[in-house]
Amino acid sequence: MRMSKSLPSTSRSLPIALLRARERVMGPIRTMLSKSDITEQQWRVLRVLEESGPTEPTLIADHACLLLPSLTRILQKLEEKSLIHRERDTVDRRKQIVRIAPLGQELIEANLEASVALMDSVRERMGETDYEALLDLLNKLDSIEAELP
Amino acid sequence: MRMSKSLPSTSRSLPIALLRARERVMGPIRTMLSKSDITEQQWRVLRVLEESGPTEPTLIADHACLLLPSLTRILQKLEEKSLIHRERDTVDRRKQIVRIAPLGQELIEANLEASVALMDSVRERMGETDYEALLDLLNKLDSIEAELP
DNA sequence: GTCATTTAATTAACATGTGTATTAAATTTG
DNA sequence: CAAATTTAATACACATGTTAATTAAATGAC
Repeated sequence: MRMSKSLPSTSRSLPIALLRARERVMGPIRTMLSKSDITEQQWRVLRVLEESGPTEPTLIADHACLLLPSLTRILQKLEEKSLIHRERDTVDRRKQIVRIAPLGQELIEANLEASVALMDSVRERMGETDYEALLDLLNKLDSIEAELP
Repeated sequence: MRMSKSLPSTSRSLPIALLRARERVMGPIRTMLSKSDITEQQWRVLRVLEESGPTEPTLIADHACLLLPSLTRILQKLEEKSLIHRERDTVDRRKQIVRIAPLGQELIEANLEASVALMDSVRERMGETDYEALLDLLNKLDSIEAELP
């Protein structure tokens, strides 16, 4: 007897559940950042630079979970806005060294507290235990091997 | 004494963890779908229509987790490709009725088995228990109240 | 050292994400 | 019923996602 392959209910579809969760978390943060005329992705790049110091684009892309073509455009925007500086790496001239600029630093300082508060509120509403469990499970999911040839 | 607000390690950042998880799950499915010359989002729309039958755009957007402006363009593409049909609702003429077309049906049948297999493989590698726990936590996260004014 | 290969970054092309404005049709108010 | 409001869908503008192609510089294999 052949089981019918029915579509799982939306709440049981992992891709959809991931999308909804992401929107729930990032929606309020996006709203806050838009008042500083900056996008969620630009914010992620600035925060990576703030934490890691001068960094090459490939590593930024890795930490901020962005593809290089997207990052290229984002760095151009951030440079136009004077939120970052860039120079060529003198050792390997294919690479760059990206640094956060004073304006970028200010922008982070202006938004960090509220951004942390928003994330804390998510953690509180979910409960510390569930929040940590969710992070563990997401990391476990990320660590499974790929399959396709 | 003031605690310094350090950036959580990437694996402990919920937004980044959600992005990585999504890519892990959808990457292989995107690769598979690209052979049928269809995107992940177009696939989601077709699957909603396949399951729910003729549906109005607002409901499709809700089920497929898409914003209406995106859905508008996606429906235009799908109609160009003859994967769906559209007509106006005769009762409420603001609405439409979207139906899956024979070509769309074929496309789903050609990809459903492999798509389900990919999701099953994720479930297997994570373990049934963790997989279900993850879905529960994502749904719990989605159900917390919004906060901003 | 020269040539093929690899790597870092960019460009290009097309699709989607996202906020705002617009249009047409339905609903509500007074 | 006429005006104001709400709703469904689209249009618009700009930013990012995604894949493939390109360019310049570094590495590797002879």
